[in-house]
Amino acid sequence: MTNDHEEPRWLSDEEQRVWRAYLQATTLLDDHLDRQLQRDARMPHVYYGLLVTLSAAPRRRMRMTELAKYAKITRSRLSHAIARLEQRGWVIREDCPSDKRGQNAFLTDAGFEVLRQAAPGHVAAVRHALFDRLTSEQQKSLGEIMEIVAEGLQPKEVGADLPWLR
Amino acid sequence: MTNDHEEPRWLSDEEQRVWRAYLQATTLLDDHLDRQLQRDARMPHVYYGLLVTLSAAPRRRMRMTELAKYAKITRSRLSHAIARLEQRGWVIREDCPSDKRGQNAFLTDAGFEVLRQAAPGHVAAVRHALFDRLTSEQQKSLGEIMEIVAEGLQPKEVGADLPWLR
DNA sequence: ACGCGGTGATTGAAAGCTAAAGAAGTGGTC
DNA sequence: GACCACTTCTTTAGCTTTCAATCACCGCGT
Repeated sequence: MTNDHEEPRWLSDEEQRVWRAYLQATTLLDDHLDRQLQRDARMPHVYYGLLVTLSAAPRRRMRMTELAKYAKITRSRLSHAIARLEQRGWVIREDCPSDKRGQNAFLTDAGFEVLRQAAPGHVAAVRHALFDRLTSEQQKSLGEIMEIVAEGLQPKEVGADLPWLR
Repeated sequence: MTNDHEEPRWLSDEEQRVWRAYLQATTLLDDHLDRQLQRDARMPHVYYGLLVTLSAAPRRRMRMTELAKYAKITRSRLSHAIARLEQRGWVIREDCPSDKRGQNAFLTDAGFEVLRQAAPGHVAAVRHALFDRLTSEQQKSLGEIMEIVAEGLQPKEVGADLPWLR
C-alpha cells in the first residue's frame, strides 16, 4: 500500500524534457490548427472534427451521445457546439424516431460544402506541421504511443471487463 | 510551386489512424489534467504551468512576455490569467525597474504553498496517464517527436535565453 | 528635441468551455 | 400501473480564451 506521506516520485530530468516538449508541441499544434481553421472556415478545430465525423456517418447523421463519445467531449459541450453549427446552417437537429429523448445531428448540404472547401487546407496544415516532419518509424511510434495513452484514459465500461457485475 | 487546384494529398489510412489517436489522446489527457487540477488546486492546467515556471525563475519573478513565450500562450491570455491568479493572491504584478512598460509577475508565498501542495498529485497524474504506460524507448521517441513538432511551429528562434530554465 | 515605428502589456466584447442542475423519456421490478 | 434508477440532452451561470483595439513607453534617426 502507498500512503499520502511518501515522497512523490518526481519526474527525472529526462522525463521533464519529454513532458515539456509534449506540452509545448501540443499547445502549439492545437493553436495553429485552431487559427488555420478559424481563418479559412470560421470555426474552431473541434467543430471541424464534428463535421468530418458526421460526413462519414451513414446518412450523414449521428446520435448526440455517440458523436460526443467519438469526439471525446462532454455532451454539454457538444450541445453548445451543435447549437452554434445549427445557427450557421451547417447542421440540423432532428428527433430520433426510436427514442424520444434522443436527437440526431444531421450534416446539411451547406455544412458538407463548407467541409469540402476547408478540407484540403486543413490536411495540408496537418501534413506540414506533423507528418512531413517525421520519419515513417516516428509516425508509427507516435501512433502506438497515442493509442496507449488514449486507451488508458478511456472512461471504462464497468461491466465490460467485469461481466458478473451486469 | 504548388497551386490551389492540385488534388490535395489526403491522409492515408495509416496516417488517419495516427492522427485520430493523436487527437483522442491529447484531448483526453488535457481534459484529464484540467479536471485533476481544478479539483485539487482550483485552477486549470495552464495556470498551474505558469506557477511552476515562476517558481523556477530567479527570485520567483519573470517578465510577462518571457512567461508568455515560455508557456506558448499569447500576451493577452497571460494578462487575463495573471489577473485571475492575482485575485487569488498567488501572484503579484510589479513594475519592471529597467523598462517602464514592463511588468514582472511574482509568485507569492501563498502561491508557492499552493504549488507545493498540488505538485505531488499532479506529478502522480502525469505519471499514471503517460510515463507509467510507456517503455523507456517510447518515452525517448515521444520526446524526439514532440521536439521536432514544437520546433517546427515555433514562431521564431524563441527559447534561446532563459538559462535558469535550462 | 521631435517624430515615429516598434514593443510591452492591458482591456472589453464575443465566443467557447465546464460543472451542476433540470426536463423528459426509458426500462425494469414489484 | 406505479415507482425508481438511469439515460439523453439541454440549460444556466460562471470562467477562460480569442481577437481587435488601446495605451504607454522605448529607441532610433534626423
